[in-house]
Amino acid sequence: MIQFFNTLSGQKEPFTPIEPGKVKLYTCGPTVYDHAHIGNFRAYVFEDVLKRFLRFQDFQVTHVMNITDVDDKTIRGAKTKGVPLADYTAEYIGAFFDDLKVLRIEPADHYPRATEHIPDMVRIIQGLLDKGFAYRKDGAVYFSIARSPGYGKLSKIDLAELRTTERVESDEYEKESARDFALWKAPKEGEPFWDSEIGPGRPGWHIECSAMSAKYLGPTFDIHCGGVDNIFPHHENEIAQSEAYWGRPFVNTWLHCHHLIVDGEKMAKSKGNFFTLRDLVKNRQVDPMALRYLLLSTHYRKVLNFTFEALEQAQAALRRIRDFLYELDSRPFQAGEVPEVRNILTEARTKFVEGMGDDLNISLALTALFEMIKRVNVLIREEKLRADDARETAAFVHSLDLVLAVLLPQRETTIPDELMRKIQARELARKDRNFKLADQLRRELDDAGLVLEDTKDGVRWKVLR
RNA sequence: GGCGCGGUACCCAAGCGGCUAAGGGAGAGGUCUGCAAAACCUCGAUUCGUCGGUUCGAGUCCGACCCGCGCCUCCA
Repeated sequence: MIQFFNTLSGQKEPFTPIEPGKVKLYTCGPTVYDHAHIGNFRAYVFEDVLKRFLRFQDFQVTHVMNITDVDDKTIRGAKTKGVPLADYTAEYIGAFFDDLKVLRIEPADHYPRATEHIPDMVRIIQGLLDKGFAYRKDGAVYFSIARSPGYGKLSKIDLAELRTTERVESDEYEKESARDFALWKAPKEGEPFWDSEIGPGRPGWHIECSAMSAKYLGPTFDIHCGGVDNIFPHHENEIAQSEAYWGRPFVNTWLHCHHLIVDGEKMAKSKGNFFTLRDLVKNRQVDPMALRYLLLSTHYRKVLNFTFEALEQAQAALRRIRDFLYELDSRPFQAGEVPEVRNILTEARTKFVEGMGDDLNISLALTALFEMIKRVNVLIREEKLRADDARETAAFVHSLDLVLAVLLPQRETTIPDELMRKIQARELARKDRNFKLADQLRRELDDAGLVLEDTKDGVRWKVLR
């Protein structure tokens, strides 16, 4: 059984997709005005693990992630740079896809862009006007919260209790109610706009997701993800619009990922603790897989405190898994198998699936993996593990990696002749008990990224980079 | 002010009424080794923010309090 904590109900509930065996998933994507930061990627990695786990459980997942390529920030950015909006956003869209690959985040099935779905949004806005859920004001169209009885059900916000900020108050004169939000914004001088039957202008942010999710997933779908900060107002507004327009439930399960903070503080450019993936990988030589491990190793509903110490610990945990695979791969095991291994793997798999199935309890899932590693390592130590066991165990680890995606793809094992000769030279030196030369050669190989290990079955090596 | 999250060993982090409080990292000692690496073994919280309460029994439920953080405005 799989259960998720549904923000809408405020509790864990068994997950049952609308259509058996199929999951329709929508996740809020980037606004492409800048490079995505590690906080963004925390959410995307969480969503990736969710998707991979659903697939692991044999669900067929249709995943849609929107790309917001028109909003205040992208418009401002393009203007500042003096380039057309599309040129400006193209750079960041490209960077975004590059980053996804670096973190081994599987591509969505659809990446609809706001600018390419204006007619879909206009249709809904027109419908909301027709049905009386929206009204026009000074060339813009607003959604009337007063006519949406369920408003607040996701965020548990009581509108009467809301603190009115200066910004909201200042807008009040042009709306019927301070909390009404724009579906369609009137054109402004020097800003891009689209002509449509509801007049010239550009879409509000919220309508984008309502229109594009419905287009690719239908008016009601299974799971909608995003960061906690999106609960209000973004997702609340999506629900209001979509349910008003379609007259049926919008989303069954809402999953929200908590924030990432850095050294105990909110990440902010002004604090100097703001990191993009590119910073870390290029300027700090961070292993993207260690970052991915760190991002996924804290439960998605808990605040993740990013520190470089935590990153090192993630790297160490990862090294333990990789070293284990290396052991399985590089030892000369006797042919055959022992029955014990099959049990160990079955137990680990069960525990892994149970953990992940319980609202993605990643800690339990990782424990299952590490306990298995420990038990098999003992068998190796006792020289009980056989060749078939080793093969099966390695295959098992790789199967879990279908969900975790933290192991490198199979690495090139051939090494340059020059290094090969050094390894042999060192072996000769060791035979002659010339340890000084042997250690010197080891250091040289280490500098070249090769770690040598002397075993009773001879020398072996790991490629570190 | 409203809504919400969290405080478990040096660090990260499970456990949410009952076996000796998972797992990872770091640390100490040991086995193996020319040395090292990896692996293995041993050690490490009488204790789960504080104070009360419920219970035969509580990190685990209830109440109060203290501390940290997030959202309420574009934001993953």
